[in-house]
Amino acid sequence: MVSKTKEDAELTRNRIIAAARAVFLARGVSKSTLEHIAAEANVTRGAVYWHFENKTDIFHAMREQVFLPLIDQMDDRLGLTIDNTENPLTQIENSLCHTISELNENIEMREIYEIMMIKCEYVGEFAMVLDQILNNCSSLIEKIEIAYQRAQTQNLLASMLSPHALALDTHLFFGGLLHMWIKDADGSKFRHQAFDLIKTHINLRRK
Amino acid sequence: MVSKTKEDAELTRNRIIAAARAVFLARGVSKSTLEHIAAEANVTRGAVYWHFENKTDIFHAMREQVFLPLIDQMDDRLGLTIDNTENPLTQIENSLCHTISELNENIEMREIYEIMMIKCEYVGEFAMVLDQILNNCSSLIEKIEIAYQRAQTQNLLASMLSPHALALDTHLFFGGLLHMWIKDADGSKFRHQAFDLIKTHINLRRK
DNA sequence: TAATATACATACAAGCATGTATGTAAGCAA
DNA sequence: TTGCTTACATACATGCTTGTATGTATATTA
Repeated sequence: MVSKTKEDAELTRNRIIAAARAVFLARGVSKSTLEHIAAEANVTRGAVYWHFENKTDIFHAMREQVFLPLIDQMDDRLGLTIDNTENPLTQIENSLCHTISELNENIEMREIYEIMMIKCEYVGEFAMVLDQILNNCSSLIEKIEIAYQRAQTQNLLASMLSPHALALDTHLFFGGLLHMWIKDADGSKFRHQAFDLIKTHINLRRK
Repeated sequence: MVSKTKEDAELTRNRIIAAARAVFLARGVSKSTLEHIAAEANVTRGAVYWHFENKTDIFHAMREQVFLPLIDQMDDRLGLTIDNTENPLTQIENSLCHTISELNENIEMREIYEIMMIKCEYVGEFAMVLDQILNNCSSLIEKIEIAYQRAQTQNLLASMLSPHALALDTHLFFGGLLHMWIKDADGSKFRHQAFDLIKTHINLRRK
């Protein structure tokens, strides 16, 4: 049965990534074995080693599947790509809410977030992932700041605080929310009111 | 040289915990071996197994050393224990700032935070630690809420938002800040301005 | 259609990590 | 001082994991 065309191989590769996601989620990245992943994908370690160098390689592939598209989406929702007339504060609010919606609906994305937040040890090779995350944060903060800048220009802000300070506060709030959202697995503490929390956060800024 | 009195044994136990902290930090909890820990503590695995059941047991012991005292401190700083006349918003601000100071000065606490945030996979036996963390969050939110309640009573708040909503927002902000503080190892992005971020966050609430 | 590359499966060797079992010297209580 | 317990060290058996080497059937290309 070892007869695979290129498309079949691509499918196998994706199956391995999906399997890795399930295994990482269940056992944590460190305690996940290539044998576990192979079994979950109904292949042998031979197939895994054909497509990937090692576990780290699979991890990065899994991560890129979701995080690369995510960056661009954020631009659009913050109204940075097209001229727009909408309330910038509402745009920030919608952007944050949309990300939460994504987590609700996109199982793949939710699981990868969970893996990266509480099923992964950022040590050795994985340490550089933290740097990437920090960089993504910086660019996200800048984007939020631009939106707050527009809000300030339109005289929509309740306080005298700088757009930069507001953007940092919003970013930290949202980072905290994401962490709690993930950790609150049964949804009783944070998930059920995530949208309200975001609204409150933004309302605090509205004039 | 195997002659240890009870006090010596207690010292050995603490040395093992301290060694575990160093090893966890360097290699991550999962990839840390009892042999690594024993070597770091200048004992053998025999000593480790005498004092602890397994790695998980060491982890919990390490965690309790820092987190149990932490809870009580928070009460005091939020002014919940004694009658006081100070501005509640300032008390919240000071409480958060004090925690950051602790992270700056208390290496042990900082390292344990780092281990728990980015060097540990919350899976299997460790999953229940997440529940404990969530519970600690709930009680912390309640304490902050009481402080905001006092602020509202004293007509110090800039917005009409409920003390509960404000407390949640503050809690999420601070959770995000702690995460970023830890991840920002070189301090260039968040650590250097942590106090300012807290001040900004509270100023947003001051009338 | 012959040669080569692809896409795996299987087999093997080596190193760890764990838990436990056993050894042992010193402390401690009667 | 005798006997038991403490506080470890040492040794052993077992079970993973990993990486690589090898086998093999099919696809692809010249």
